[in-house]
Amino acid sequence: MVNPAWLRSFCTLVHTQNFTRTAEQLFMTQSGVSQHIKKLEGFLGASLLDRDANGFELTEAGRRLYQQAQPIVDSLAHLQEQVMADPPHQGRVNVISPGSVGLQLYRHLLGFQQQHQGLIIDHRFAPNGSIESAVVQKHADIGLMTQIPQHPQCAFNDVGREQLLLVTPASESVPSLSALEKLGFIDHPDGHHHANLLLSANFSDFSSSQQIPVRGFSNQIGLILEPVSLGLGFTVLPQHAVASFAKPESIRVHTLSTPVYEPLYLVTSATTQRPARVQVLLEEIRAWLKSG
Amino acid sequence: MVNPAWLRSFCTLVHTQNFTRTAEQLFMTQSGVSQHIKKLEGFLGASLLDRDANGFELTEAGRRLYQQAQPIVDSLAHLQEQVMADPPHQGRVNVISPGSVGLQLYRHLLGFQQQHQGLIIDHRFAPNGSIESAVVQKHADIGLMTQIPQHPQCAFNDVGREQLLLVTPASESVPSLSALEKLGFIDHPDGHHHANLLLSANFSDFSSSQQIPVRGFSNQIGLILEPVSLGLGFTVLPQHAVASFAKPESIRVHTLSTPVYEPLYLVTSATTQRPARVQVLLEEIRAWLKSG
DNA sequence: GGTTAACCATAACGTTTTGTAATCATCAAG
DNA sequence: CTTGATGATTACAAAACGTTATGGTTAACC
Repeated sequence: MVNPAWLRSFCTLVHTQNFTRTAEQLFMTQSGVSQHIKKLEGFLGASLLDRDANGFELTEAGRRLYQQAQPIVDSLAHLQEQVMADPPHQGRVNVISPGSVGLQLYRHLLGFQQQHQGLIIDHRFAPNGSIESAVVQKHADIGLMTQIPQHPQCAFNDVGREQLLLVTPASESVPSLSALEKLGFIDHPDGHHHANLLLSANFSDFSSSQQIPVRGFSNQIGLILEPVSLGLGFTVLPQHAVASFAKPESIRVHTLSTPVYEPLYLVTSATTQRPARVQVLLEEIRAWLKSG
Repeated sequence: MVNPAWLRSFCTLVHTQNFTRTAEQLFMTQSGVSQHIKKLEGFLGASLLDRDANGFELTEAGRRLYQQAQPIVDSLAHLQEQVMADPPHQGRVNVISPGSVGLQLYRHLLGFQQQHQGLIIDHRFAPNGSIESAVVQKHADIGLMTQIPQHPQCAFNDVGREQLLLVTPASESVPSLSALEKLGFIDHPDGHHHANLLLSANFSDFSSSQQIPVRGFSNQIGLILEPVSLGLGFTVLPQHAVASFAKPESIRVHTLSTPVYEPLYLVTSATTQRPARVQVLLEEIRAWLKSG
């Protein structure tokens, strides 16, 4: 492999056009520079300089080398600081969250990214299980979950809760369990989990969401309420997913005797020391979720 | 400066996740790899690997280093071939020519560049003097001149000739010298030179273009004939500049008893060995000019 | 529980490479 | 003809390098 010190000498020489000055600039002797160039030429098997009466000029190979070498020398020179640097508002952060909080996060993340142009935020939606494994495998820097992560490598904080809402077509007034059974369930990735939580807390005769027929499924958070609005079934969703639905007049949200909440956990990998950009975003998210 | 061999070891290690296999791949011993990583960590003043029970994973610094180092290692590995490579249809070529041939060249150059996407052609117009010095100073790889270059570092070939034409407003029939004097001259960068050549060969009573009043000047080859078409004066131009004028009906080109031609020289720097891309383009241009 | 194999770290050491000091060669200016 | 500036060359001591040999840890297997 080429010795980059040779490249540096060569590049400096191209700048100064003078061996002696190059040596001074690099805190070495003229002899050293001379040898560096010679070694470079030997290594490449081509002469780099056309020596003539007063001074020299680059050969074609020299020009090409200069073009190639200069950026290499520069990156090598800045390597150390680049590796040590930990800019708080630059670089990539991967965030993964369930659909509902995701909708809330989305506008915050976009706004934050607008404030910090160097920042690249990769934001994806996924069900709890995928989120946990994404964090453990370090595909995601920050995860949001509605269950406590089980993996020992996960660190988590309780950062709030979100109410689960029973949503039916607008025509449905005060729903009974039998009415819901007749209506049918519009399922989504966390659908059965949510339905079990909400219905068991409010209907004594409810045993399991198994007893309710499924009439549809969508993993697009924005689309789950469409079939409900068309009268095709009911569903149970966190409030943010409901709040962002475009046609609120065609659905009905029901106030139940026992409100049910889903906890929210901010999950990160316990093992890694966090880069500043992740730490900063983590605290931003915490603040957003606290303030609503 | 960092030893790039250390970087290479590190990058390979990140790939293989295994010191021994890294060593094999790099034809060295496991001990060597281990020492390379240690030296890197020492140099950067940060640990790169989180050693744990079975194997290791990268620290944040390690990840950043990998990101920085991989391209450096790659460019260093390919440096030699890159410097030695001389692709005939890739890279930049600077061409400089007088306006008239330039117009002819332009479409050829564009067509050639379309055929070879990697090729970047910088084509500029300039008067003879500037062209010669651009070639000598190597700002241009290929120059076209209508005079023999004087500088000893210029190599040149006769590549054709171009007729000089007397152009007047359409209303002018058979021009006499006195009529031209009355009409006045529309000057351009080579205007006086062209006028002297053409008029002295065809009008025995012509002494010098000084005797003809100048009515205008443009260094935009496409605009010189505008004032002529408006009846503001006459000019003398090479044929290509005339042929590309948009309103031929409003000017008149006069057939003179003694046609005058301007030679065309392809000029390059004599000292440098030419890169393939320049040589190729040189021959293309030669062919274009020969065929018309 | 002991053996084995895989893996990485460390120490010692001969070899190679490096960069300096000293010197030489060339050239232009005074 | 001298002088000063420039680059090339040589010899040598110091530094860096990568190998061999060895030690420590862990996991798998009998």
